[in-house]
Formats: sequence, structure tokens, C-alpha cells
Amino acid sequence: MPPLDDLSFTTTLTVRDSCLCLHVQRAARALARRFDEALRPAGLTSGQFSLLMALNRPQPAGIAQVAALLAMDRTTLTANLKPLQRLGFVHVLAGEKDKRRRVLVLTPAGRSALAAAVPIWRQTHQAIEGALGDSNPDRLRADLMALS
Amino acid sequence: MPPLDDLSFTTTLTVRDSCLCLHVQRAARALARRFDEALRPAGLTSGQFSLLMALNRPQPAGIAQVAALLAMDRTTLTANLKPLQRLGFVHVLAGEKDKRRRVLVLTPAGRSALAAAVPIWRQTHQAIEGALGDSNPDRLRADLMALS
DNA sequence: GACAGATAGGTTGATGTCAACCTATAATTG
DNA sequence: CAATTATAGGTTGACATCAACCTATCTGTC
Repeated sequence: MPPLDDLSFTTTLTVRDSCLCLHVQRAARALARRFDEALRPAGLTSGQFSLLMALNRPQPAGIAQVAALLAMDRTTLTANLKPLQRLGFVHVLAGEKDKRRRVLVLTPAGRSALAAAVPIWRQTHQAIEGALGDSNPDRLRADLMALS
Repeated sequence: MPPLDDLSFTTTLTVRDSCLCLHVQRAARALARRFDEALRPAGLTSGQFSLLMALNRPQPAGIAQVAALLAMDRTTLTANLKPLQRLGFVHVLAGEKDKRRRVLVLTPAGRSALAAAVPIWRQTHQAIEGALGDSNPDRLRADLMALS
């Protein structure tokens, strides 16, 4: 390990090679680009696909629950819902008992868009898991889960 | 595996549980938030820290090289440089031989900001690696590298 | 040297991301 | 029941992300 308070080039190389934040951001950008491109014929981005999937549940959820599921800020979710509302894929309803709540409901159109995207997701995801070679994807998922 | 063209709740759970894109985005958001908070006293975000690190090199690089190192779109890098230029941490110079090139130079102020942030990075990163438990961080880094 | 293709980068517009601050409603406590 | 605190969510401003489209420069070929 290089000295603590110096900014030698060696330090820089250590940080670049070992920083999990950097490695995860890099992978996140690359995967998002790849899924965005694959999903373009379905009219969804990778983030919208994940969000619609999070909304497809027996009991519709509120903002906070979905944000927690996606490890996303509350206000980010609000912003991400806007284009999906405009497309008619999601309805945001007022809570019945608790009027502070917003209930997020996947519309039939949203469900259709999601169903059309699933085969693309399968194909793309299979190719990506293949790129991992002999490495165990379940272990990778567990590690990523531990980081979030 | 559930049927291919249905959108059952089972399918949704399969996608949510296995999607590497979602898992990586979740981890990316969580790590960025954590490093952003830790680095706030140093006046840098996690992304700015990684970018300045990428610029700390013997021979200054151009836009495309740095963007490739960060697995980031060219135009995203241009945008990310703006606040760092305003802070006086980076100078963007025209190339000498090739006038199309932009040479990205870390200023002494940028180098100082980076040096001040390194101890915070060390501490935060150590805590995060600790959260991985018995899992091998090198293997995780290798997997993430394979995805990008 | 003129022209064609290739290369380096910028600009714009839409969306994604979050902190700081705000409002409205619910739950609690006196 | 009134006051307080806690909870659910929105708004704003700054920055991050990329595709589509653009200009400027270089490099090769004739």
C-alpha cells in the first residue's frame, strides 16, 4: 500500500484498480447502454423496464416502497414516473385510507409494453451472463446485493 | 423458468431477482450516495473523484481516452468536466499537433482536492469491502470488469 | 493540391440522480 | 381535542447520462 497522504501516480493506480465505486459505475453505465439499445424497439429504457417490473405486483405500492426496492431516491422515482405517466403506462392514484400516499398502478398498456420487452430482456441477459464465463452469476448478484 | 411470452407475477419475480442490470444499477446508486456523502467535506462527488483520478497521469489524455477509461459516453465526459473547470481543478487545452484534440490537465488545485479526498476514500472503501464479508473483492472486480 | 473518408470533439434535448427544503396528512401525547 | 411529532410525498436546482446531429481537422489517394 502506498503512503497515506501522498498523491503519487502509484496511489492513483491503486485507487483506479481497486475502487469498487468506480468499477460498479463503469459496469452500470455499460449495462444500461446495452439494455437501452436492445430495448429500444420495445420503446423502453433499461431503467423504465426495471421500474415497470417493480410496479407489476398483486398489491400496488407507494413511492417509498418502490424507491427502496430500486435503491433509488424518492425524488428520483417521482421524476422517473413522469415519462411513464405521459405514455399511459402508469397511473398515480391518491391513497384511500391514507391520503398522503400515492398508489402506483401499472396500466394494461404498461403491462403490454413490459410483456413485449421480456423476450428482449431474456436474450440480452443471457448474452451478458455468458460474458461472465466460468464466474458464478449468483455470487455476483449476492455481492452486489451486499453493496446496496 | 416461466413461459416465454407471459407476464405472470412469477416472470416478474424471476426478472427482479436475476437481472444483473438492475442489481448493478442498485449497487451503483447506493455506492454513489455513500461516497458522495463521505466526500462532501472534500468538496467532491464520487464521480468527480473518479474523474480527477482518471486525469492524474504523467501524459495528459484527450476526451476519448478518458471516456473509455470510465466506460462513459464522450458527451457525458464533456458535461462532467464543466463544473471541474469552473472550480479550477481541470484545464482543457487545445492539442498541439492535432488541433481537434482537447488535452485534459489536472491543475495544482485539482491535485490538492484529490489528495485531500484520498484518505476519505481509503476509509470509506475499507468499510465497503468489509461489507462483502468472506466474498473475494478481487473476483467481484473481475466480474464487473467483464460486464463493461 | 483537391477531394473523400475517417477522426476528435461539441451542442441540444430528454431523461436520470440526489440534497435541501417544502406541504399535507396521520399518529401521539398532554 | 389541541399541540407535537412523525410520515408520505412534491418542488427546485445542480449535476449526470446518452442519442442524434453538427463542425473542424487530419489522412489518405489521385
